Amino acid sequence: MGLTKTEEFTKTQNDLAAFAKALGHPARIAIVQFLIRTKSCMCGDIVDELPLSQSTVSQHLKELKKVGLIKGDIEGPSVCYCIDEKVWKRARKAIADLFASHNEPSNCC
Amino acid sequence: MGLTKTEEFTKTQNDLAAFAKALGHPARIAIVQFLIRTKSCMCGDIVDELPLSQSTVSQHLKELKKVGLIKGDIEGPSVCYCIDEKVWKRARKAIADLFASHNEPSNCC
DNA sequence: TTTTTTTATCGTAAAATTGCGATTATAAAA
DNA sequence: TTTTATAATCGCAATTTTACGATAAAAAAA
Repeated sequence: MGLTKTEEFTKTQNDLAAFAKALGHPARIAIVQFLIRTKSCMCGDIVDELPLSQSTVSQHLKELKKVGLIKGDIEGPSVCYCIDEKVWKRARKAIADLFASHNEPSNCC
Repeated sequence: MGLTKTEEFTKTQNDLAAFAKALGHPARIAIVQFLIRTKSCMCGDIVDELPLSQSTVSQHLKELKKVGLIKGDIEGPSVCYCIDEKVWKRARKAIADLFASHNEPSNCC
């Protein structure tokens, strides 16, 4: 199949999974780290930073944009990418909540 | 290709991505939530809880086990699954650190 | 010992992911 | 207007993921 049964799960579960999936590739982690680290965030700078071709980087950017973690503003011929504060915070809380919900140590295993 | 260029990224980036990837599917989020919520954690209970076949659930469990987020103890004919405290905390910190590293709001876009 | 219960693995199919080069689109610059 | 620079998209190939039924494996129960 290769098709996730999205409709069988809750919105929370799907949202959480979508954020996690978007961060589930080293290149996308690297992109996000770079965007956090640098002031400028031109697409070209990201391409230079990563050991991947321009088209591949563009695809990774597209996936991060899809879940909203980053956004891109067109500036002349180039594009300025950066973290989307609002979504970033939402993702942060969603993931933090998941991890926080496990307080007490397991009573088995 | 379909092959991630793992060797081109840092261990931190690969580890983070591996944790995120493991949580990047609603079924695996549901599994983890179930393990947190319940006292018992028999594999069969998880299969009953999820809208997926036994073999598919087994595969998802395998992927969570692969990154260490959960572990399974054989108990007679069945298996008791639970969160692996140590790895869970490592993952929690790694992901929290990433999100925390973005303090100041972006100065562009 | 044979049966039953439980879980993992195998085989298969469809779809998604990863990656790249080539092309296209857009806007600034000449 | 033509050229240049930047980034997105297309087309392609290899691999991985998702999912399932069927089969194996392992241990308890009969």
